[in-house]
Parts: sequence; C-alpha cells; structure tokens
Amino acid sequence: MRMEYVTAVLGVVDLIPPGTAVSYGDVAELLGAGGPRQVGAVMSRYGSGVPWWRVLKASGEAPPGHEPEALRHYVTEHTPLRGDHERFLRTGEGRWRVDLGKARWAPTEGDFDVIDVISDQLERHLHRLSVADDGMSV
DNA sequence: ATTCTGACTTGCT
DNA sequence: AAGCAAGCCAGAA
Repeated sequence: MRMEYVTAVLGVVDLIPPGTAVSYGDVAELLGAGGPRQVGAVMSRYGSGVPWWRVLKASGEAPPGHEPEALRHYVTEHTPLRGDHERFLRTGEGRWRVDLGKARWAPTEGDFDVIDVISDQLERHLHRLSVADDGMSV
C-alpha cells in the first residue's frame, strides 16, 4: 500500500463531520483513485487515528468486527440509523444499519477544495510512479 | 506469471 | 430483507 494513498484516504476521512457517513466506494470516488476495497484496506490497517466509523459498507453496515464500538459513536453523534439497534445495545442481537440515505455526507465547497488538493497531490505521485515504471520495464 | 485474499459493490433470487 | 455469485482493485505469496 502506497503511503501517499494512505494519507490521501485518511485526509478525506478526517473531513467527515459527526452524524454523517459515507461508503468505502464514496471515498474512492471522491479521491478519484483506487476502489472500495483499497479504501477498506487503508481503513483496516491505518484507520485507527481517524473517525473510521464514518466510513462503512454501501449497505450501511458498520465495519466488520467493530459493530458495537461503531454503534456507540452513532448513538453519541446522532447518526441516522435503521433497524433495532436498541435491542442490539441491550442483548447484542438484532440487525441494524446506518441510514445512508439520510446520513450520507455532503461535502461543502470548502471540503471539495481540500479534497481536490489531496487528490491532485496523489495523482502527481501516481503519475510520477507510472513514468518511472515505464522506464524500468523496457 | 498465477493464485489467493480482503473493514467492497451490485444485481438477482 | 437476506443470501449469493460475479465483478472489481491491488497487494502479497
């Protein structure tokens, strides 16, 4: 995993405000690089320092293995939820999801400016690498 | 070069 | 609503 990609992803995740969330695929799209699985890989290994619970599956399911912890955050910051999360809190049973329809983060103009800078930097690095690769491959 | 793996997505039952 | 198969993207072995 290129560290430039990692920092780019984390940079975007840091912008996501409390009470909102986006899918892994959304982050990849905002970044204009990589795919959902790449973003997932970054969050899995390097996401501990950022609001990782605000990035989840497109279905609204919390990051695998971190449901309880994530749910505490959602309740605290009033993230729109669907399903019986109350029961999940009490008994650990029951299905629930973040209601991405309502919770999906809509970046402000300022956010987009920051995102543009981040993705531009990333693209420069990637481009430079591809040029280097071409030179070495012949 | 191949094959396997994974904090993914989408489309179809 | 829940499960499944394919597709997808990169990194690792």
